[in-house]
Amino acid sequence: MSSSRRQYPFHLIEPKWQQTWEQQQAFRAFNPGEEIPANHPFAVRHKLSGKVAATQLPEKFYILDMFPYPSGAGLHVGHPEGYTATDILARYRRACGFNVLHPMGWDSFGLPAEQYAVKTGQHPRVTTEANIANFTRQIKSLGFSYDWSRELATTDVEYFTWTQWIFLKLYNSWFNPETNKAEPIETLNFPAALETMEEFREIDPVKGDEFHFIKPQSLEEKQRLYRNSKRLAYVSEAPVNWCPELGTVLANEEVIDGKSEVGGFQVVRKPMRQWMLRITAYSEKLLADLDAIDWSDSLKQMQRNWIGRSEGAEVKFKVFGTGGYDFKIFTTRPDTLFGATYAVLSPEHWLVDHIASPEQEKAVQDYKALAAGKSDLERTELAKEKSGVFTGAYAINPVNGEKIPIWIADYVLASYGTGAIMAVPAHDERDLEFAKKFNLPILQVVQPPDAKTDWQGFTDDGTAINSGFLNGLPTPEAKRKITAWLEEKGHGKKTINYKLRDWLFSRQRYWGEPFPIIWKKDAAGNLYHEALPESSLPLLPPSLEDYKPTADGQPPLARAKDWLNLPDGSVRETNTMPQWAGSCWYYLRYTDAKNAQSFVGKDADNYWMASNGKAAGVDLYVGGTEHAVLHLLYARFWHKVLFDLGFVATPEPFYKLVNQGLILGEDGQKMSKSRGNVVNPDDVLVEYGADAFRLYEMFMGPLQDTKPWNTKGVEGVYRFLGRVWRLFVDEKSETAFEQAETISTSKDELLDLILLDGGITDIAATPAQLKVLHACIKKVTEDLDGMRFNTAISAMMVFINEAMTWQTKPLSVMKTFLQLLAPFAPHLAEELWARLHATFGQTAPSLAYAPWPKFDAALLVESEIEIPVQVNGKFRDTIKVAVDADNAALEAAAKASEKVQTFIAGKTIKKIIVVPRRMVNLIVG
RNA sequence: GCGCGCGUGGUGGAAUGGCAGACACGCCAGACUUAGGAUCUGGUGCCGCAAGGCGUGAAGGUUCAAGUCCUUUCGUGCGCACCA
Repeated sequence: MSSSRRQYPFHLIEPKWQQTWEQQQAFRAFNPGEEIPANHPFAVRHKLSGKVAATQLPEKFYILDMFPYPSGAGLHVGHPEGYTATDILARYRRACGFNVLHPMGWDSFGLPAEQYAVKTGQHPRVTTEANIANFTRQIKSLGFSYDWSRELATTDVEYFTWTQWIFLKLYNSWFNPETNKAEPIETLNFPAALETMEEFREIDPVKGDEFHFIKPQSLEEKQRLYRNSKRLAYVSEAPVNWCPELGTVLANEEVIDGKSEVGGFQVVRKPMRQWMLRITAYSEKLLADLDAIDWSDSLKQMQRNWIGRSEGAEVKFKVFGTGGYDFKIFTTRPDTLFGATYAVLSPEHWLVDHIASPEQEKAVQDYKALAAGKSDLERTELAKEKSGVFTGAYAINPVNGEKIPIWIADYVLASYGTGAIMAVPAHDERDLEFAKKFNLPILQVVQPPDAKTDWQGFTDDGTAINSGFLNGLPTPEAKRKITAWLEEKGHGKKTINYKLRDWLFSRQRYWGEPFPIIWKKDAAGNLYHEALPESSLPLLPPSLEDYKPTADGQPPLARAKDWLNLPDGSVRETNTMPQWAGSCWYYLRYTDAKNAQSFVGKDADNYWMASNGKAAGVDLYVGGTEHAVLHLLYARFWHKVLFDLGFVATPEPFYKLVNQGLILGEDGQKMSKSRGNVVNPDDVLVEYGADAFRLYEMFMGPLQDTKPWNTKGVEGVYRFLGRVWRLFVDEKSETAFEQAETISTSKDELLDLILLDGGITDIAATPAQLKVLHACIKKVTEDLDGMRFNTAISAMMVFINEAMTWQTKPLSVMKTFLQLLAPFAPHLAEELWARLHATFGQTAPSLAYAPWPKFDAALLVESEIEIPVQVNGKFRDTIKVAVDADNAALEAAAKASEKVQTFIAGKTIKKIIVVPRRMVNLIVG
């Protein structure tokens, strides 16, 4: 390293304190009932020791980072941004007297380690452990106050045992619409009709259509099928997003513009047997409970959009002619039913094959084939032009008995609503475009409020016309009336639809949690699934030589024949769970990380998640926006199931959530290897130290904003820390220290050469000094509460700039300042704190647990203040007045100002606005 | 297209409706120095010698007073995107 002279010996200070904290287990959080050593700083601060009940513990504060995937590339500067923010707040809350839970762990299942295994044959666990070791080293070098005793990795057997256990809970539960919550599957009553039912119709959870017609042989089989159709974890054979390149299926959320989110590979639709989780049962709760939590509006909006609730009606249309078929459509505009001039089924709709007329049969089949061959991308992005074909069949509009043609078109999605629509071209843009292209009739049924507005393509609310008994009604009323009419006549009903679809939960991978599921054959030879008992957990993955999928496309687990085939002839499930599984509940495990009896103990959950009266557990959760709809929705879903089943105490997992912004490269571009603008924290640490790094990450700008990295900026805060150092230490001793450093190697003794600045004395502070200090306490405290780290740091800079001019530095003031600095630059603060106490023969209490200073408002009161004077609203001068000057005095002082005089001379004062303590404005004319 | 956010010096960014630009970077000048990529001091929105004028993407509006509130508009970022 050929760098400039160090501002201060952070290279000695930082390892020293990191070691001290580790030895003391300084940041270990204690659970209710846990033995607290009497000499632990937490015990000392709160005068506790031994086993302490929840009620005797201080109020909890649970502050959580989104745990990282330990990639081979190591930490980049984006990771520590959120971690620094949470660490500052954790330290602040600890000082404020809270019992702070601040854990860290690893989201360690995942594709890269597996891909590496496919290439090299090295077990993913080996790669994963090496990466975790590197991440741990990097994170620890930043001096974060994590409770490492609670560290976990989703790949730990002790952890994924319970991930599998939760899966069993999902599998063995159903959502009871009566009680509006998840319940054990045993509470599901079999309908009486089941016994006599000859044909079992399985409901496609995605399309809402019946797609499986099974003729069960026995009542037992009927009951099994019935239960399986209700479980929260179930098997579906719906089309899935298959990514050949990755050799696995992906959830809808993991597919972006027809490409995989990871790697950007082509994704195709393919029907496969898959495990699904019934997240749609929770659509309403997931939506409604957003109101109870403190997340940013934009994030809530993203989740709302994703859930996509829309109110409308389902209307049953009979197919004209033979067969007695009917189909349901969903519409949000039932009031326009009179304007429906045709109907459209999605090409995949089950009815299509049954109703196509002989003349149209070929065209229909060709179109279906065409649509099936298109990727999602082609169906949407390239759909500038609508396409479709007439089926040759007609439907009867229930409202007026009109015969309308039934078309199929891929602008109608199979996966939304009922996969079928009524087309009202007059008042729907898509229908209009389609109708124009295929010359279908367009009938106005809504009159726009403004007569000048063209009714064609008018989609807003208006007044119903050409609509029989609805005529003259405003849209909302027309909706109500037609819905009531439909219900009365049995033609339809009010319906709420959600865009949210069930969660595709299986992956064809090796490096994930195996499903605790086996497949059996019944007497008739039908394959059925069965859960393993809880007592058999954990189910470990087999060891493999080769991690590729099998030649016939089976997941890698199918290679392990010994593992796969059980003595009784049953076969194990070969899919594994997606990476999201582990991250769905890790925040719960942190509260009771070592519990071998349960995924989390009741006492621990009650204390850490529910004891401060808030509706939801984690007090602050910080992470990137990339998880806005994936992890955060899935975790909320699991949490709600666990809540319904009585395993956790709160309905929501994360009370307050903040997204940190992206850190861009110095060139203002997103950091990436290919651009060569990646900043490695290790390099920054060598040059400037952890404290400067932490400080800079926070000083760059508001946490939530996207902002570019700037090495010069690091130097700025580094210089600030240097000034703090020089404010405290004696310059001569530092010179001696530097000379000694060139010849000596013993680090601790070296630091002892540093002496305090002679100006620091144990004397009373002057009022001016107190004012500077307390202004700083106030600003830093308020900014920490508001998570405005950048302005808090600037307040400390102001303090230092001021204090640099002091001849004498009162000990008390200097100590208090160090307390303010401690959350931001803990190593430097601890070192100076210790030195300060030692020099004055005092024992230093742990800075991490020293009570946070309170500012005294009385000290900030000025006797005289400067206030601005305006003439005609323009600033002209400031006047110095007594703080309690009344309006008359302010007015007089304002008029007396020389500068003001020049602007009012020869003019009449028409009006004077005086805001006491704020300003004076003279209106002249 | 729809929804949300953001537009302030050369740069990152500050500003309960009340002195725009805190703090920092950069730059300029000076001091101390053999030296400075250390440190310290001063300066630094723009125009102007100055007095003063002009300034928060643009245009209107509300107000004694607007970066801040309202309307329109442009730009930009993010999310969603044939969701009936």
